Amino acid sequence: MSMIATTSADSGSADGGEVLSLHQRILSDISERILSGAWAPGHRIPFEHELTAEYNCSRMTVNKALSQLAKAGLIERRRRSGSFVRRPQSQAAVLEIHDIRIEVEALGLPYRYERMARSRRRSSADDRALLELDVAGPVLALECLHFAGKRPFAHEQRLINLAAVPEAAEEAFFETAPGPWLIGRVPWSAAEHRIRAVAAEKHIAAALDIETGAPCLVIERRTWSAEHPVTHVRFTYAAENHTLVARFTPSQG
Amino acid sequence: MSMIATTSADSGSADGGEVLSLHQRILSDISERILSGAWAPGHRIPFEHELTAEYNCSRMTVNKALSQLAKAGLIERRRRSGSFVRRPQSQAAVLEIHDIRIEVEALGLPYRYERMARSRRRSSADDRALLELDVAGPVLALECLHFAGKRPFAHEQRLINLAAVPEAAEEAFFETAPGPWLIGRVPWSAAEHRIRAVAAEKHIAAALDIETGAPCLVIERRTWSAEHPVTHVRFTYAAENHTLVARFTPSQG
DNA sequence: CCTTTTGATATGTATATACATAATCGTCAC
DNA sequence: GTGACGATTATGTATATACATATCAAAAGG
Repeated sequence: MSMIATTSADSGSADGGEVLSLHQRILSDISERILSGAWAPGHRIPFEHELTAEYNCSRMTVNKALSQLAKAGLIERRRRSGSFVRRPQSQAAVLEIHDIRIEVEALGLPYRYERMARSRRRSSADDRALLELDVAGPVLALECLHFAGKRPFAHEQRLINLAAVPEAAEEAFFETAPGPWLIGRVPWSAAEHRIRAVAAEKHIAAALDIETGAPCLVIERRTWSAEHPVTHVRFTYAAENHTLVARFTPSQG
Repeated sequence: MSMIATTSADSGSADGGEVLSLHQRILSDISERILSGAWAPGHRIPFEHELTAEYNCSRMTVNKALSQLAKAGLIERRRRSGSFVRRPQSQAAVLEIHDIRIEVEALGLPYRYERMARSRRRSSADDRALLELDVAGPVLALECLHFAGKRPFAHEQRLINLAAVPEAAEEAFFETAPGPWLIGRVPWSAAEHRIRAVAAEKHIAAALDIETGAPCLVIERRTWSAEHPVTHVRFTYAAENHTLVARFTPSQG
């Protein structure tokens, strides 16, 4: 039990570049092996005391990592027997990134787009929160309406990170909606959707021609390109207009 | 010091019935206060050393609870400043929406299930439309509530096609929610989700303890097994409780 | 007045230790 | 054989302690 401490001489440097704490490193080492299939479902992963020896750390540290893996559902822990890789029982859910024009036309209605407001500004704290941007920089804020026939169909509030897409500063977005414009220019590597129900606030209710407080479906999307935040957009649909449909088939694992 | 008593008098007995460890209890106490609105977004929750005193335990125990709350996204921790309530955004990845228990427990709250109504009947035209069933036959209709802590979290209305799952007729569904029960019995080959916003109708608003007309997120799912309709379920979530999150990134630990 | 330094503070991580609890194994008596 | 029972084992939870680190505020210096 010399203990020297540190142990951590290097902490997973070469790989991700991130600085990981020890229990995080143990956690990611193990989940890597599980997700890669090296440790198949049913496989017994090393006991806590074995990992303690392997990483030269205390059992508490190993325990923290394994507890989190168990909570995440990757492993199952059984007293006296050990910890076992669980069969992944999640279905891959794929929600398509949708273009509103296509949605509207699928309904058989004529599509029309209208740009309401556009402003270029230095990012506020709110802007940075929405974009998950950590440094200040210029952004482009847009507000648009999408029509199905004569009726407003969706309201769009968008932020574009001009550091990532400088060309956007030259574009008025009178003719082309920002969504299709961006798709044609910026390859996105990751996106996150948030879907929720809200009561329409006054400004948006007026734009959508519905009553203030009426239920609306809000879809927010954040898009990244190679680790850089590109855009954040919030679509608000009047409730009666919109249903998201997603079809899943089980993939099992 | 001393302090015993207060909060700790009962350990969540009457409520969830579960026996909670101390850090779980701290965690659920706090998240309850956040979700109930007692501690609004931005509010600074007590420092670790204050909670240490309140619960008469070590800082590690408090730290474990707060770390989990931070990971679940309910609070934000800032060194030197303290821990602050974040805007509630309970996240359920789309891949997990089928099991409400897991969602609730991910928030650190005790889960409870309650069956409200159950009736067996010959399928009405409405029933057949919901199930996409073309011939008449017996169905089981269920109405249930799912609780997170003491508050209702989701309302469930379900139809089960008894022609596809005859064993369901024997089950009271007092203990087991129909979702988990079906998953264990019927292999499903396809599912379709519909997600939309609605205004809460009187009956459901009363069950969820919200105001009639308040915006709610509704998720409907239809499930097939080998071409046969199995079940249709409609979950209604109070808006402030629920955000669906779908993320597309290379998965990591 | 503005910048820099210093100190206080709250969280972040890790250790060694202790005891509790659940499950399994081996032994011994019947 | 087999049933009872204690020993063993791995995990579950909690404690006291230690040091690292980020950050803010006040003191010190130009």
